[in-house]
Amino acid sequence: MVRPVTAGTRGASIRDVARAAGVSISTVSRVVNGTAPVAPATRERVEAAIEALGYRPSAIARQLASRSSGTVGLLVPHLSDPACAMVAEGVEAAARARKLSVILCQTGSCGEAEHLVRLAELRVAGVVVVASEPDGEEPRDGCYRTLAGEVPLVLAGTGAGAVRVDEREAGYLAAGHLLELGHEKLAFLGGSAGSTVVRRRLEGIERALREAGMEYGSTLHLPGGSGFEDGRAAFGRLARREDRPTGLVCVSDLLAAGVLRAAAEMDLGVPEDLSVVGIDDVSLSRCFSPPLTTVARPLRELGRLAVEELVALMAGSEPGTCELKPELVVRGSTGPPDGREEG
Amino acid sequence: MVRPVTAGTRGASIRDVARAAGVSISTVSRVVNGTAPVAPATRERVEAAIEALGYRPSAIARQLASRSSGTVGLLVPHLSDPACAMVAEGVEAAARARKLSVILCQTGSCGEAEHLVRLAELRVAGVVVVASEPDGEEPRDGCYRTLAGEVPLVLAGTGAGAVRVDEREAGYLAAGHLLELGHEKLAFLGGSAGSTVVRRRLEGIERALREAGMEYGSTLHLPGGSGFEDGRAAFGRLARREDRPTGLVCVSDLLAAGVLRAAAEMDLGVPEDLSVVGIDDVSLSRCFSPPLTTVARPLRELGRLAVEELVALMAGSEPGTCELKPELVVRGSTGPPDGREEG
DNA sequence: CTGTTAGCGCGTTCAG
DNA sequence: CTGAACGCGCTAACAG
Repeated sequence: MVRPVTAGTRGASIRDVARAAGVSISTVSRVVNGTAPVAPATRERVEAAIEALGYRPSAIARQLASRSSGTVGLLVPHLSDPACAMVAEGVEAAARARKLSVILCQTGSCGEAEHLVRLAELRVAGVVVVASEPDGEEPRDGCYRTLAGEVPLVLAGTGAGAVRVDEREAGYLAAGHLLELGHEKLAFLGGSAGSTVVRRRLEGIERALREAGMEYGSTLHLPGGSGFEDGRAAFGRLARREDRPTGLVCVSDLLAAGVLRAAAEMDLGVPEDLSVVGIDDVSLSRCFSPPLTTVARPLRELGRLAVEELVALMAGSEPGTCELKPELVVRGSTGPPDGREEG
Repeated sequence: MVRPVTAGTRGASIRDVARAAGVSISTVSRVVNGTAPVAPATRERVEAAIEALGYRPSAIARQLASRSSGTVGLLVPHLSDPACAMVAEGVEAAARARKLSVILCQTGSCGEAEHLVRLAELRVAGVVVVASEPDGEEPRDGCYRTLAGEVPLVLAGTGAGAVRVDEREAGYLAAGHLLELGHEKLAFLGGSAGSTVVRRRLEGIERALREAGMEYGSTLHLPGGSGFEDGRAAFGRLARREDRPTGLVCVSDLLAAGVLRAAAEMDLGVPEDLSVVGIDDVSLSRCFSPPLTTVARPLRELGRLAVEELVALMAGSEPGTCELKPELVVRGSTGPPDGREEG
């Protein structure tokens, strides 16, 4: 068995290759990087030497000499949150396509400050910050303070981010769908009342209401978290009301799952007695019973675009903004309010 | 607005600090690293200079000079797979605790070879490879060939990995639970027939059968994938059989979700007509209807231990192995075969 | 087309 | 306790 070498016995360096090929190190550098033309014969000798010695250029030395690390930082709350994981997936894929390496940092269980310091020392070319969905608000002063003016940074996913989802549209789509089915009383469940994302979703809902000629300006909002238990709790509170809405828009799919469960526990049929629509379209929402109708947020794409924006920033562009359109995905958790179409 | 500097106007270097403090760079190095005693007075001057100049040591230069990058590579199939994401979460957390940075690489949609090359050039101190659950088999020759003898590498999650779950126990727990409830006909759904993980789970199931005094040696196994649709398909095939088993062990929670759906579509009640147990306990399995009984694999812990093993390897230890115990999590998808305890 | 010469920013001896 | 000097592995002008 080959013992892994920890250090010292490191592989061949550019100098070894140069010596073996009988050329100077610059020539080796040139054939490796294609920086300048090299005579076919010389190139072959060099390539042979590289092959023979198993030479692998040191990215570290490269970074030092060229003062540019081909790496970016990725700050994400928790990978265990499916929505975050999705964005991260998009970021990694896009970065790879751009030949950038990504350094993964989870900020959920620690101050992001320490990560930021490390990233700064690593001289990352840029940073993508994924906001904790759907709460994350405010331009993350912490980030800006530490890195602003040092490194391009793009905030993704939050209402204030450079790359975000059109949250008004998300609310509009969800409410529009419910209204079209005939629901007249709607409610929005979960999310912190003050957050930009929630505010925009409510605006979208009210626009739908207005367009449908319904009363508006006071959509019922039961604020709270965005998890499964928050959904159960929210529905518990809702169910007690005399004028229980029949069309529910949830701040996230996870919360919607909690609502589904609570409804089942109270023997309320979905969608016969109650229609529920989530927001996100995480991969498991089709696994719920009934499969969840939801407004899909293009999370992977969001990650991809965050990298594109970052690359633009690194190239010197002025900061821009882009807003992705969400899409309605109709599955089984929504139907007419009286269950008239029940099979 | 502060314009991000792309390069050139880089922050202060150790030399700038030395000059500002009126000392030599070695002294600065010493106060920064605590490498050797420094006179209190000098130290203060240096620290003041550091603060004043906003000096941030270059990890890159440090890595080059000390020939050791404090980074590890993390190879994971897809972050969108909740199980992988969970392992990744553990890896990042453990690495952070060890002051290691992790470079994220998704191998699902590309050859891992290119990632490995990049990681080798980056001179990572080690690599954690997360097997694609639950298929990933074989010691990943690709990895070994590229990195063996160059960098410590630990395989996590697969049957052959250095850090893995006791899959026999997983099968045993699932089957034991079903048997205890009174089921007599069991089946195992999904997973490739040849994989070590699946083989071990089947062994565990048969041990449970044996201990219960049942016939064994021929547990029905319907191989296939491990996704939601695979679950629907598998159950479709199963339902056609005259002697349909009433106790189903699924290769993954996702597949179990598919089984749940298929059963619902055929108007079979779970757990009255059919008991289903998954494996993994991804966070959303409690959101299914009924909530899924499952064998939890300590995935986050798996990631953590993979890093510990890696650190040991980096320190020169001989390769070791550790096997984590899974745990049964009883929820609502299992019950007596005749539904006698139905509420 | 090719070799020489400077650094990149820092750790690390080795003399004071 | 401190400073000078060398080198990590490579890129980037410059001269040929």
